[in-house]
Amino acid sequence: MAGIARYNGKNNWEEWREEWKGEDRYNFRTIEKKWQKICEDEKAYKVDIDHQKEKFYVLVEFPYPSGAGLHVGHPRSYTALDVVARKKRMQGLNVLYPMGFDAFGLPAENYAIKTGVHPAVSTKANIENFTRQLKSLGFSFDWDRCFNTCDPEYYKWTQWMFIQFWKHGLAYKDKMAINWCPSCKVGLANEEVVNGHCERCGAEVVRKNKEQWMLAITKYADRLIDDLQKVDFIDRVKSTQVNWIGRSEGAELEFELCDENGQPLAQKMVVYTTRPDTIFGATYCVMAPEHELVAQLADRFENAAEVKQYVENAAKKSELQRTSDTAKTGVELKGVKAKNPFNGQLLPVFISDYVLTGYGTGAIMAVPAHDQRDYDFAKVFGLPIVQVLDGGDISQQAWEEDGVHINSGFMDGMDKKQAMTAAIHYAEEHGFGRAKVNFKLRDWVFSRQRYWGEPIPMVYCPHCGWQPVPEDQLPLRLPDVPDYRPNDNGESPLANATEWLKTTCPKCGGEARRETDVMPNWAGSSWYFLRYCDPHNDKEFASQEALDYWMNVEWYNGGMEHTTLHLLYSRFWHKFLYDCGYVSQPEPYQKRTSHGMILASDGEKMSKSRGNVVNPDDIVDNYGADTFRLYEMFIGPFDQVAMWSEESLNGVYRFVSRVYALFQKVYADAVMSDDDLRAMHKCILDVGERIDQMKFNTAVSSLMTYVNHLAGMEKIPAPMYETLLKLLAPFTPHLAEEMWARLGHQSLIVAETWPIGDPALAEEQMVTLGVQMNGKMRGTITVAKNATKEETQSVALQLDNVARQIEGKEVKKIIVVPGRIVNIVV
RNA sequence: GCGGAUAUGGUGAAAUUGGUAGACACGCCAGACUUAGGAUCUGGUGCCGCAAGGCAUAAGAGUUCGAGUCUCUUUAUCCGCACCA
Repeated sequence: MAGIARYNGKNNWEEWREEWKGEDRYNFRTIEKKWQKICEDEKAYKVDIDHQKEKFYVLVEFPYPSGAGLHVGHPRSYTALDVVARKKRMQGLNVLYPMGFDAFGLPAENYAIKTGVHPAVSTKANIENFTRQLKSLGFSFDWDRCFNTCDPEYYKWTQWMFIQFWKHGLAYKDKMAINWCPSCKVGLANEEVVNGHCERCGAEVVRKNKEQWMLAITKYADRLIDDLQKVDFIDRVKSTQVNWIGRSEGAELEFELCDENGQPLAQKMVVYTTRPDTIFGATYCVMAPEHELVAQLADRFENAAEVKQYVENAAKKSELQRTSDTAKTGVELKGVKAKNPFNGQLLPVFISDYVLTGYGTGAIMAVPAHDQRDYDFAKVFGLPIVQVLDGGDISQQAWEEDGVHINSGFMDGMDKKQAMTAAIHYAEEHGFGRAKVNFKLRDWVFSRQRYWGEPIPMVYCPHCGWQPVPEDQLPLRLPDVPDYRPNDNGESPLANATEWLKTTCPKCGGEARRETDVMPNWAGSSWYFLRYCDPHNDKEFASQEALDYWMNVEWYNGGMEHTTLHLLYSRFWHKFLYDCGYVSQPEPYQKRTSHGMILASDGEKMSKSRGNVVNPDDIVDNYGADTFRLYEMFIGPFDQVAMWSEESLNGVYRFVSRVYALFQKVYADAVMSDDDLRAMHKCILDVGERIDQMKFNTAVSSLMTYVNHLAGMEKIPAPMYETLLKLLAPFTPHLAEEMWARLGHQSLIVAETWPIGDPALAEEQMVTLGVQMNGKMRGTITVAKNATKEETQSVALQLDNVARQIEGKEVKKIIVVPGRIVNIVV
């Protein structure tokens, strides 16, 4: 604490007040810089494993260090959890609150293509800028744990983990139709396609067949849903995850394919349905145009040319065209019929692009009476519509609700649930079907034909196939290349690094070639929270001791935009590490919350093109970090969108200045009335409770109420002001430290203990309660807190207003709720 | 279409979970003061009305002694997902 002592030589606040008398202006610029330096010199926020203390791991999403610098949205999340971290620290917990940088990504690479500046160079500069900005806001991060994902010492472990995936059969290479962005020249995960457009550049996404590395996230689909029960995520986040995974229960049923006369062919067609109970209403079947049977049976089609044409057209269509065009098209496969296994009926078979190749089996049985899409298709093609569930008006639209089964053989009279069970049972018994669960979630496309990412540590040997780079050779460093542009045949810029490409097979030693694709952005952020536990370890991604001590994350906050992608990927990744025994719990985050976006004052998203961007540097410079932080907490409910307002910001500045000015009225010998004591304890209780409940905006308003109380006093007793500073310390750390020092304290307020409020002392002795007649407010009375019902009632009846209105009426009933209300019913 | 929200003064919002609607701020109005600062301080400010009083939580119904809060219906806005059989 040498630094503090040097700064503060005095021991009592009377002396201090004398000394600071001349300074009535709140000079946040010097004050904030001074305390940032002291806290850094003192390593006030450094944490280590301490088994004597209970740990608390607070996490915020680390930023992508863009060239634009920090956005005012970042501090909303960072300040909120900084408040939580600081409070927990003052409550005696060992708090880990780290920060790092998610440094691989497209913008740096695109910038490199434009300017020729190596991504490593621009990224480094951006990280420096971000670090400066974050430090200027006074967050209590343990900066010793800072790292970034493009550092080989970090991505070494990302690569190592990829190899573990591969060893466990969860990473595989597959040729498949992927979403291809013709502008970025890169394959995209489903998650990166927004309305058929590239999430980054907005270009229309097309389908392209490419060999891609895949991670088998679908193997974890069930657990990713089920384990949500174990964690405390806000409902919004949980339901988004469940929705995205899209679990549905149904059945796979086999249909024999026949010729026109019912003579069976060699092939069978398997369909997936969630409504096996409606099978007696199936009047035709549909396969996706890409279905393998379509090619296999091509010779049999009487209208082969027409079929071929349709298949080719479908292949040409972009994902967007295919999904936005809801008008039903299709072609019947003439010469082929499907036999309904339940009743032997021969059904026509169509191909249509409303059936998707990647979901279920790529083939369906169509029940137009009870599925609106089938209904629409049947209307276009004039196909029969057979109702098998009672209800609705089938002449108008499909009936998709529950009902009593009719025309359904052995299922007649059953409701949906009974019939589902019966149908599946029947199919299993006769060996042509089984219950089946399907997911919307697809495996994770893990290759990017790009430069600025982690090289995938795999080697292709003509004799031995794909082999991982030996683990002792990691990190596999990203080589320099002359040209960052991906080429048109869809190969990564790494394909240009001819020397780097050539290698030997780790297995047979023969000539081999490296994988040229890199990993997607999401890779590095899928496990970064583990690295914070032990960031400088060069033997393991983190030591067992560190992981056992620090994991799980108690509270993770981030943007709503990351609840589908990042959250799902990192949960999956963590579960895999759990299965391998590296981490001891199946879920990484105990609690997940999301903050609302901050919009510009015009209600629009902040963007360069609109010119409505607020730069955090300007706010820090003009109002100070404390005002900035406090304003972001006061701006509105934490989980909802908020609009930036310079006027409100100024109001918070006034509050901060008032706290500073109150110092002039602090006296050691001032007396505290019951009323003062009550105000203090009420504030302690409110602020603590509201921080825990993420109601930061109302926590600030109770601080304001307390300050208004202090401002009304002639002399402020020192303990009352000290309490204010402690409660304020998580929000406005610089101001709190400054005033704390001016009161004569030799140590930092960060290290102080959080005050404890006494509910008994916070309670009012007299309560004011409303008096209603027939539920309408007629006045208020003030009675002692512990007044009996009878006392309260008699006081209420004496009210002028009440007495007047009661006259001539019969009082039927008087309801007295002590401490709340009196209601007189006449 | 499906899923999730949200709706309260001129504005951002509170409301101890069914008990005095509008805390705390912004803005505005009036006044005071000054070394003119990003000032500060005092008072006022939901709407109608001189007042007594009446009306007010998107709209409508219901439950209740009592509803911003619970139930049903409707509307609007925002965010996801979207031909997932």
